[in-house]
Amino acid sequence: MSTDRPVRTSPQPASTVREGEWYLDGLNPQQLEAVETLDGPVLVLAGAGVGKTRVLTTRVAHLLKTGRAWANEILAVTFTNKAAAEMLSRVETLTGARDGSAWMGTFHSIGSKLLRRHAELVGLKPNFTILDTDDQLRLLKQILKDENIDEKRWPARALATQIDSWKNRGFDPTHVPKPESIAFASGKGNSLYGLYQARLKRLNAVDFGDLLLESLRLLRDNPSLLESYQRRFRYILVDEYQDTNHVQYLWLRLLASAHKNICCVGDDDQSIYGWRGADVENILRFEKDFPGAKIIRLECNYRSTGHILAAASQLIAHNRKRLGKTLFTKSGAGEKPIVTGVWDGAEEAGEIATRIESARISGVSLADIAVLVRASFQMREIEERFLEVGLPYRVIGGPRFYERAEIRDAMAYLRCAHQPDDDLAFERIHNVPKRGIGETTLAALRQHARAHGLSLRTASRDLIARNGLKAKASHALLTLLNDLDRWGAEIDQKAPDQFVQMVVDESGLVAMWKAEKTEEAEGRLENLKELVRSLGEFSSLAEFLEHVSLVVDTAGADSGPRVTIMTLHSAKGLEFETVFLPGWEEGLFPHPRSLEETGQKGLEEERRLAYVGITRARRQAFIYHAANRRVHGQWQSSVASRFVSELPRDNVDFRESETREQWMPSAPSYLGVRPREAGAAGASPAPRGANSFTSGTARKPPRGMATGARVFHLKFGPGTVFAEDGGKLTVDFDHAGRKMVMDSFVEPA
DNA sequence: ACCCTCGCATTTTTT
DNA sequence: ATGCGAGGGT
Repeated sequence: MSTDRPVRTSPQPASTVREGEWYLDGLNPQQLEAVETLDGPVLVLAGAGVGKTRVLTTRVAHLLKTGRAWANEILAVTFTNKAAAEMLSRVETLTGARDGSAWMGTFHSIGSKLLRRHAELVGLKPNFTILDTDDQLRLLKQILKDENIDEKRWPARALATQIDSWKNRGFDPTHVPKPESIAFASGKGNSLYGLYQARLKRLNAVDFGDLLLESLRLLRDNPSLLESYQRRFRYILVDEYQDTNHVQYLWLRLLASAHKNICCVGDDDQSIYGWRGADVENILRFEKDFPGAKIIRLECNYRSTGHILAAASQLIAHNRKRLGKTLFTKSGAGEKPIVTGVWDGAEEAGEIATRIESARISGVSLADIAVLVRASFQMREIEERFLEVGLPYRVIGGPRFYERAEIRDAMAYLRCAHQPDDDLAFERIHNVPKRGIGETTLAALRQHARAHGLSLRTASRDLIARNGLKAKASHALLTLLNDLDRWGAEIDQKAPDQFVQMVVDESGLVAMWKAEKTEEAEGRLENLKELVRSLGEFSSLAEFLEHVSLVVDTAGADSGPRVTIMTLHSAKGLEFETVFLPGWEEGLFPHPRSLEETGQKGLEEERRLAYVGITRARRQAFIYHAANRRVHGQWQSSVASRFVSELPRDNVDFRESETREQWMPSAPSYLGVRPREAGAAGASPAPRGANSFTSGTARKPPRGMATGARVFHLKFGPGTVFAEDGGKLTVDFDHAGRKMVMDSFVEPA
């Protein structure tokens, strides 16, 4: 357990306090107010790009430097590990001190810390396992099977979502509201939730939701404990308050209720996680929840130029439910965002690639450029084009390191070695690599374990001793058990990295992937090596396992500047010189699912997503909408998103690609969809001036670039088509010579 | 026990 | 179009 003794960071004699406050230099008046208003509830409404993190970290530094609080009297919570790490390092820079005694971390890590300290009070052992989504699902599947529930009709995934949503809102199995308790499997939802919780307890495990809900319960049910933490955390800071769910809100309110020194920083306009339990109402309600709260608006934007900011502000002004801010910038008007209507997804990708090329030529680093999409399927087309033209890019948000199968397998071995009763880990590895222990054997083990209240490991030994298994299975199982036991005994004998190296070798995992001899397997082996390497940074396996349960980041090696491709969601908090926003079409953005599920509320969240997208740009934003797009293998025609028509005409430049004008000459697309006529959720009206190519045909129109045609390429200039092969053209350029290019890269000249 | 084929869904993602 | 999961065949 970490030391929590008070450590005075830098006591300041009264006379030098002013001089000691150099770290306040350069803050604007609102930022300064947000830093210096230390007592009582404060809500800092921090719009995009207003220096939010600076305020947060300076506030912590101020508390410490003025001697208002000891480090261990401060509780600072964030949502992501990245944000927590950033806060920690910036506070360290400001205070010049490294002091681990402040509780700075994610809601989940702080929940975990509390639970481990007082595990026995909630019926856990301090070494409980934190299940991830995968384990959770496996457990739920077992329960559904046991209860004879048809998994086709009632998928485990749906139950997981339901349970999550209950946990997010603070309901334990005894408090699920009646109407909802019948929500799943003809009324079994609530009891399945109960069974699941009981299983978790028996496994000495919690899921992510429990880290919050159980730590709330811990505090609620133990008044003296609560009181001690209330007394201890004299100053509470919360980042991204608009993303909190109900349990997090209750938890914060409970801890802050004694001294009320709670400072929440957030932006209602950037609340985009409603679908995973975040409740915008928390931030909208702040003044009611914390009477006498001071609201401070940070409205001076240091990121974007004028037109970009104006476009974003006008767009978000269409939302009804907001606290309202007026962002302004002192930098110039800059470039207007450009909205371009294109013919189809391929042209869109082509336009983006071309624009990036010219931006690169004019000196913008690729690292300063991002393509932000609504849904990840949009990435493929863009990636394909980038590959074709040799544009370096990276995709953010693929499967993360610790979620890869090979890593999860290795991790499961480690968990088994560490905690012999980790049944879920045991289930994962029992037949990986294949060793002839199939479903039949496993079922027998489960049954035996259940009947005698044993873990699978113990049950296996027991059943083998009683000759309850076939000889072949018995033999294979025994080998595994002996391996696990042997490793278990060696955990603390070896350095963590050597230990892991041994386990991946001796378990046969490395051999398994070596045998595959595919490029993919190579990568997996590489990942295993990376795993071993990363173990070098930990002093014990236990420490590593806790880290992995809660931390996800693994920065890939950087090899030169690259364009970033990611979803709008993962772009929150980031900024780029130039931002591309493709796919602003009805039927894609706003996403019909969101509209179906939550109607107006969903629409407003989608609009906030659009707002987040535009405000990522420092100097240039390019928005695209395509008339035709292939979705799930089907061609769909669509009109510009209603968000396009909500952009201010004075601050945005609307254009049409030549191809688009050629094939759909009638209405200007920037009119988009009027909110009223778009009321029917999800329905994409046929394009204005629909032509024979737009209504459900699976074939793309010819683009008039047959052999001999004169064409123009943005980079290579004018040329003559020499040959054409399924969209790939061989062109003799007047100045650049013969090149292979994609047809969408050239315009008919 | 393992492999293969068919059917189905397919927004967003952190911890 | 495509990938993942379940169920049936070997």
